[in-house]
Amino acid sequence: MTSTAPSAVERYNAKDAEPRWQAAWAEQRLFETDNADGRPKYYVLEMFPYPSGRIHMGHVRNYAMGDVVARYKRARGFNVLHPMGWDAFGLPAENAAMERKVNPRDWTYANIASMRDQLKAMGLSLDWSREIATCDPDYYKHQQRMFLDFLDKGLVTRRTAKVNWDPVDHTVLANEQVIDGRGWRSGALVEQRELTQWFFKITDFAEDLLTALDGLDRWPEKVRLMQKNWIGRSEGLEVLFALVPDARAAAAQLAADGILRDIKVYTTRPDTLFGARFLAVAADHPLAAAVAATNPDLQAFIEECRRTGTAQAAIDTAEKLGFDTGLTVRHPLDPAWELPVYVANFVLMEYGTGAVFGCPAHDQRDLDFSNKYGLGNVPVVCPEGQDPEAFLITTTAYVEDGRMIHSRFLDGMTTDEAFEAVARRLEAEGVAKRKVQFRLRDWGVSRQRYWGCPIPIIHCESCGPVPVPVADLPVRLPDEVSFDQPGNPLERDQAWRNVPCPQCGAPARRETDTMDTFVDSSWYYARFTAPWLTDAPTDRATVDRWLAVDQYIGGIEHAILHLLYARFFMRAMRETGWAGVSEPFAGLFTQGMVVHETYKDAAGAWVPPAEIRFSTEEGERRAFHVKTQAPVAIGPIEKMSKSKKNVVDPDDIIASYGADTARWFVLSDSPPERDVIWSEEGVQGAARFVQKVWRLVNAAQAATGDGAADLALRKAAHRALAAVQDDIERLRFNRCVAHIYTLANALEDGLRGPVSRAAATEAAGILVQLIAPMMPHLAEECWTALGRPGLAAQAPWPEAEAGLLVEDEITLPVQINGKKRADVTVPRDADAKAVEAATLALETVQKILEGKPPRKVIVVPGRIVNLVV
RNA sequence: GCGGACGUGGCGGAACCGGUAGACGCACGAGACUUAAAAUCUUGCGGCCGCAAGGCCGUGCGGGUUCGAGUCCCGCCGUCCGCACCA
Repeated sequence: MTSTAPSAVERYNAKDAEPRWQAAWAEQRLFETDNADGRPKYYVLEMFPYPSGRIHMGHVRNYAMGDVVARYKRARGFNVLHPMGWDAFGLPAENAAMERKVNPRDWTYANIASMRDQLKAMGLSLDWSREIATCDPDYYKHQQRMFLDFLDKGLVTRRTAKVNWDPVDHTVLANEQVIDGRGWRSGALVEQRELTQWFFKITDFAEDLLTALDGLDRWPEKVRLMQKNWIGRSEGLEVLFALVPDARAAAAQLAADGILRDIKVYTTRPDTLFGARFLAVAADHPLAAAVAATNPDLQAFIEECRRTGTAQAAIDTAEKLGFDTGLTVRHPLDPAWELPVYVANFVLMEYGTGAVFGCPAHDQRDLDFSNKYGLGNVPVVCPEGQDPEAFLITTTAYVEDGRMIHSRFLDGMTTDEAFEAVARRLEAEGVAKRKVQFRLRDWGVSRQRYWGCPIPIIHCESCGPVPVPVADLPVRLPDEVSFDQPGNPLERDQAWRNVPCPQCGAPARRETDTMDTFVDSSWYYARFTAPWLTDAPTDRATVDRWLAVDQYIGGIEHAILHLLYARFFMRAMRETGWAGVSEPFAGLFTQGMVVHETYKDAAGAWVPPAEIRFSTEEGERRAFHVKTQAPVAIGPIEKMSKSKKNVVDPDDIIASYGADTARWFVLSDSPPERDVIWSEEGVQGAARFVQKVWRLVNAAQAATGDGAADLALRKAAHRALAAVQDDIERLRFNRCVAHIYTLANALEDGLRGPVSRAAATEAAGILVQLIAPMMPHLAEECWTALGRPGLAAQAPWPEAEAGLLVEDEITLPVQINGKKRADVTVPRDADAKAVEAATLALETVQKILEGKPPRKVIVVPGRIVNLVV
């Protein structure tokens, strides 16, 4: 018998051990990756953080997952690249500058320094020699270079676009930063402004970005679907509706001026053309402007539309409103048929052609509009099996397919046939062409901000926008900067702004817009492959060897923006020769959040978890304030947030329990794609397990049994090994944890029985290697205690012995009429006949059968026996 | 409105292809050790009936397919997420 009494060994001291092993890894440069290493590569990457100043539990979970994969793949013999960097440009630095009178650069680098320390305390196996910060000129210099290359290839354009403009802060706001029509910081009513903006032509790749999604088979289906919907491909027809030049001044003038002879309409339902009742254009359509020039009422209507245009809530409740221009157009399939032209608030200038034909019977919006303005409707698609004469539309449009009715030469056709017939006829007449339309729009990258990557352009009176010569890059941000006044300080920095034109030498001025920070994060993964390069963003051979990232891990909130931009950027880099691949991330995993209970005191104030004490009374868990002892209400479990004070600081957890405990806890219990509930009890459970592993490893060394129980223990160890391996590959960390617990329990049981020292230490060794990717410090301490050479972090992954994974005998459940009544134990390779015989020989079975033979016997080898009586 | 995911003990969850529902952990109960507490260990833990052996019920609800359904099919209910006037 072996004692596992606590007195036999000191408690494991994480506070002492963790820094010691971190130093040992760093000293041996274990995680620094050699590009020349010839072994198969594996690139694992977690989405790099914004340097806010402190890491949070979400980071801990994200980086713990990536580290498990990195350490495991390293043990499996891969040349692993696992780098870390900082998404360091962005608004918070400017806000800090305004509020605290600090320099954004100093603030950012101080934050990076403290967060780096925090990440290092987690014991992550990162290659810190490749660390990058996007605000470093050595990084953004190359981004500017690529911007110019993209410009050269026609992948960048400059044009006017509508933006959200905050008149108080003097800046463009992203849609997310507009709350109820007001700027989130200033509270000022946001205006729609036409500004000249730089765009990346992501729409050039719309088709490819869509079709290539099918090849991303290691991406979550959900993310692929979200991107698919975002790109939003549809097939339809662009149809010209000729304006009728009647006696009315406006139309006559328009036709005479040649401004508009016809209105181009995009439709995915040309089959319903005979159901048309009107035509509608957007408030921003050139036709609307032309008519409004002589019509103050329409002008007023257009302005009304612009006001309600932005606010999200307004759209939900917005009534369909229109303004009759008095103009008419000819129906493309019948020149004698005229349709009225409206300006309507539900037509978007940004999609299609900014004009639609209204078919009220088969489109709900058109029907609402038609019903409001008394334009009537004619059903032209009849559901199969319905009487066409009796098929009427009143308040609900019929949008499904069916048989054509009231449609002249289309009558009797299916929806698809009618689509084709109309398309062919109108194409032949030259008034329509087939068009594939995307919802995706070009990516506006201009930001009127200081703390971002300067756009390397100089504006010259005579030469226009001139690229900064590559030799002059980077265009550095000025260090001395003042935020005393609202707006972009770059615009006020005359010394920085006024430069000679690179082409003609005349006085010119720099572009003062900086790039959207999503540009920075669109290629950092490529930069990690050779971050030391000074004269190029990438090295072709190197970047092509490392990419795509084999496993990318991050939050679902980036499902569209970041992940779509990066896919675009990779293609643009391919076009400009900076990489040879199209897809940046072969495998993607989106992890869940860390959530926590919320607490409120009697006054309704949020109480942080650190000030809570629990007790159980009459089986019910209750919370009290530590100091006042006053009862505190336990509220719903929510995402950790400062406003609800349900935040647990990783630093505190690492200080009191150690990094391994924190890592183990965030990986256990919940499946990684789901939210994990942080709880004090849960952390303590994890901390208990840390001590248990330490005790077991030490106890295993002292085992003295004769080996009678060795086989059972060895089987348990090798089975756990095989199972954990499989589950790490599939990123099912919660199941890994469960298998490891099972092995620990088996080892504990084994040590109470007759296990030999050899078997006990073998099992303990496997246990240590299984925990190593998750709790690397504890693993090193145990590795040393077991007397193994070198570091656990360098040890190759053990091989599971196939012979130990299968049993000689198996026990099958015996069902009678589908209900379990007995067990039967047979040799592993027993055939169906032998299993049947063994089953029928069972006493319980015979009793139930009462001598009669069963009506049917189902034997599923290795699974189950079912008798039907 | 459209699209998607999910619903299993007190809780987080497990159950590969339809084959013993509830692995593993947390919480809780009983016990051992201790002056005591902590730590540790043993043990119980879906519900109902029963001293027990055992039986019956049970994976949101209602049907169905099957020797057998948490898993497949049909119809509901609920929760969460994404998009949202996209012609």
